[in-house]
Amino acid sequence: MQAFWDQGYCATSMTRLVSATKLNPGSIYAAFNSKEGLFLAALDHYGKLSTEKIRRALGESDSPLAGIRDYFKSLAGTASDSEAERSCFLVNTILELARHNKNVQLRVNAHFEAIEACFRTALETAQSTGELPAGKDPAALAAFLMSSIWGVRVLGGTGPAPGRTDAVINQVLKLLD
Amino acid sequence: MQAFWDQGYCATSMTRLVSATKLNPGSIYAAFNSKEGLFLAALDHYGKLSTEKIRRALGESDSPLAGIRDYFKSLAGTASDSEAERSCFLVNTILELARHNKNVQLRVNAHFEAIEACFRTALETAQSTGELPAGKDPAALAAFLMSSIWGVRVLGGTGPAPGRTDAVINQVLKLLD
DNA sequence: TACTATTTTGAATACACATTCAAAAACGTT
DNA sequence: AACGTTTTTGAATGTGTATTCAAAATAGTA
Repeated sequence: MQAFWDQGYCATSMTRLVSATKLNPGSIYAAFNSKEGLFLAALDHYGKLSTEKIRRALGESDSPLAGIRDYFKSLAGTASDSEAERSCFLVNTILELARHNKNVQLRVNAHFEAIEACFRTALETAQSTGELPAGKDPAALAAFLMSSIWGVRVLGGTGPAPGRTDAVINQVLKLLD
Repeated sequence: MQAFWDQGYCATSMTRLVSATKLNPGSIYAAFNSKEGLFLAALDHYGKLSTEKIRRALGESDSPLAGIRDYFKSLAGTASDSEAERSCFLVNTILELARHNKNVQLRVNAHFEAIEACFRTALETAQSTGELPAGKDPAALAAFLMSSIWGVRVLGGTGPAPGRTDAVINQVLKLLD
């Protein structure tokens, strides 16, 4: 997962995967059938970790909206360390492979949908308690938040100046008021 | 440019570039030195086309803010054609190569900066004429708009349901009121 | 312990890749 | 037309690629 996440599907050679997994070629093929099989397994693993991380972050805060705000602020905080510089494995994959591999697109979309559902649920709860104004559309806002995460991930790839990511995220969060 | 845009740097073989350019390998190497040289030339070509397109779109509308709105609405309109499904060559490149090739990152950033400057100028003009409220921060909004474009490009890669891209863009544009 | 089933090993395979280069063609100048 | 320069040609080169497989090691069972 780390190797594919770092370099992408195409740029990660079997030789690299052999040393990353400490498995011999034959064992990899016995377990995953092909390089693509290993990639899909890595992708699903990442998707599950990622969804779980967001679900946990949203649940740990004082209120649904505070959870969302905290999660986005944490995105800015890590925007310059190595993990964020690697962007998001799912986003990288959508842009590298989805157009030419519908199987990959479906899998990535499934993980995105799971994450979006977390946000949508949080927004709906926030609206029912009056924390989110009644006029707002939770589904549209959730879609917007996903798009904003993707945008911030790309921003991370540009090696942004300090404060730049925070400035963008502040704008995003204004729409929750 | 089309070949690299469509497949990315790594997945585009020299064989493919030979047939795409109708040049022989030797001629390509005589003109561009390497596969990377041709890629950088294609990237710069795309960046210039892209910046010019946005500059023109912003200039053609009735007011600066209307220009921005029109541009974003055109993003949604083309979100399902083949051109938008290919996302943006600059965004694809940032995620595929920028982390491992600072030269590429610098070039892509230069094009992004040129585009962002167009938006920033339009927003400043809008503020001076009172079209944009005085309390808004043109620089922060321009950075947010860039991030939003990137998010919408990734959204395009997911093969979104009809109306989904419009819903996201409507949220984005609310921040200009 | 003895025997079968599973897993691991790592060298071998066939192919695709980026790149080179000597020879041929085209061009520009007089 | 003749000649030096530049460009084009496309087969050849060596390296790296994903994948396979027979043989060896290990695990599971009785």
